[in-house]
Amino acid sequence: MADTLNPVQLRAYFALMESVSLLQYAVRQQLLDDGGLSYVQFEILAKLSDNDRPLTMTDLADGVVYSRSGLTHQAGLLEKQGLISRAASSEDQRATVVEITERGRDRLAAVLPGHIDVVQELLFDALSARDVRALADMMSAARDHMRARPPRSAAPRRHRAD
Amino acid sequence: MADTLNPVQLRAYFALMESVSLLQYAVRQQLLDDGGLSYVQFEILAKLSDNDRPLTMTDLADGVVYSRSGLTHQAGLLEKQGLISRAASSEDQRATVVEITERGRDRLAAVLPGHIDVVQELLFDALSARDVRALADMMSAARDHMRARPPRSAAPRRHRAD
DNA sequence: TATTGTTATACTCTATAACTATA
DNA sequence: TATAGTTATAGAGTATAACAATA
Repeated sequence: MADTLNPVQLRAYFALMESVSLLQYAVRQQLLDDGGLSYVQFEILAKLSDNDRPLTMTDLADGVVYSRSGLTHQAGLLEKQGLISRAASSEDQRATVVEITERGRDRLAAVLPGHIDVVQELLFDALSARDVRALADMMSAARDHMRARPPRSAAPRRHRAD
Repeated sequence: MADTLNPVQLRAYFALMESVSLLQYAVRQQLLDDGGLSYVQFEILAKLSDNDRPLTMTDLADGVVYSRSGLTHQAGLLEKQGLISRAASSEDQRATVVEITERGRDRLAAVLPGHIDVVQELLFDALSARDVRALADMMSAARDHMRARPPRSAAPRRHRAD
């Protein structure tokens, strides 16, 4: 395990972190301005809209959020706005089945064009078609790799500075 | 301006957002565990360490944070820990000159190896050397493009959903 | 008047732990 | 005993607006 990053890696890391940070900021702003949604709320609606079939909270938590209570909170906000509905599952009484409502679909539709504009203008206008394909391949590989990775809490801990 | 993203763009966008989200999460965890630092605090220390010459708050704000009060807050936390020092500038009496302390350098050194490990293991272990170079080039271009972009508040506003 | 920076404040997101209930 | 989900709560980060001081 090398104890440094080479110059190209450093450049890649910082450029990646900063550009995505700028993109996230713009996207969050757009979602909030155009639809009063947090990014997580947008992800939840998008995921529900994608699947068409209702999902459980556990299904939703996967990949969207890092704590269950966080998801409960965001789902509560969506439900209060009438954008999703929650009901007890008939199959497993412990589970909560989440469905997107008509209002939820409308909200998503209201937000999507602006969302696409932002991503297009900020990210893709700077990249060639070849770049985009390469980026998709790389980042898919990286995502799969990270997902497969055991959480770092399983790794030996360094001791706290000072 | 297209009103949709093509499938490759969609794949690239979501893979980018999710993988960087995973990376950010791991990195934040590592910085907190190993050095009690937020990512912004790490960026401030790294920037000060890089420049060696003291910077003003405005210098620091650029690229690190999106509001001045946020920077003041984070700098206050760093100063309370003795990792940076702030003093009135002699050149411009309005400006605050920020310097990294010995303790600040120590803290940064304590945190850096673990930081590099995380980035190496999570991101670069999934990518070839060619990929890394391509990523560096693409993301540098994207970052420059986004930085040059006028803030979206200058663009025509869509009206709020509902 | 514009700029630098801080303060006060409020809000959102997130996380931990305790809890209920079902399997 | 393990899993699904919620609640209560506390903490961290961020932003806005008002402000003081200097250019």
